[in-house]
Amino acid sequence: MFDVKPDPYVAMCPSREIIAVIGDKWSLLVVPLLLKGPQRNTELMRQIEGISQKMLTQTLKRLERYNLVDRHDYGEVPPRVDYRLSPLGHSLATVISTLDNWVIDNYEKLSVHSCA
Amino acid sequence: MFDVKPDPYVAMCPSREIIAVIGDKWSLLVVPLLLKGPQRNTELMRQIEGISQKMLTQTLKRLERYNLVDRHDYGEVPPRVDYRLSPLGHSLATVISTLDNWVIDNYEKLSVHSCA
DNA sequence: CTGGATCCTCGATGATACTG
DNA sequence: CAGTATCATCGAGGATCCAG
Repeated sequence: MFDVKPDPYVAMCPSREIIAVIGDKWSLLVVPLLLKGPQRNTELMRQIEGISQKMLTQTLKRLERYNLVDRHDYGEVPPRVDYRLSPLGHSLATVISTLDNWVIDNYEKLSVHSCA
Repeated sequence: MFDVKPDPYVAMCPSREIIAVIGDKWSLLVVPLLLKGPQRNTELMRQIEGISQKMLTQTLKRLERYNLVDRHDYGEVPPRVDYRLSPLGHSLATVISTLDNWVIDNYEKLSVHSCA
């Protein structure tokens, strides 16, 4: 009824943790990828150069825990699982994409080094 | 002339580091605060509950290195220094605020715990 | 293929003390 | 007040091996 807005500037407020989860290095890369549609473990690994299996799994689990990603298990053998954005996650993905694109678009002004 | 877009999905691309810097837990809190105008060290410390002097300085320095924040030293004694967003930083701050606000607005859907 | 369980290390972060 | 330097720790994250 009377919503009290969370305040990440307060140390113990859980919203701070959520911001950390979303701002996470890997989350920032995984989430936008899922905008392309459901992706499998291997597909994600291949696209995100340098991520370890462990971190990918951990990131996906965390996102799932916050209702941002849905894990879909086909129950087949060999195992077939894919991950897709929840409606909430989709909403977030657009915001994150904006952030990622901001970096890409302003890259020149941010750094002098060029990128191959 | 012929800009080559950086790609954070490539491990060694510097844009990935930049995304990490921006997505950093503390950066995500510091940057939006500066939208209110120039802020001094102590003011920031007071507003961001739980941040240490060390991390605040480190965060500000990093942001400065990427041309997102300008450090203004009045050269007085006792020391008087404030930090303000560069034009580039201001542009980024709006994006980050969108992200922060997204979390605040969707908090209920993200977690069941309430925040005081 | 998915991803759980371990081991291990290295760096990030906090606390503290000190300086101009 | 602003900020550096030092020290100690603790956990994030990578590598590896194993299992369904």
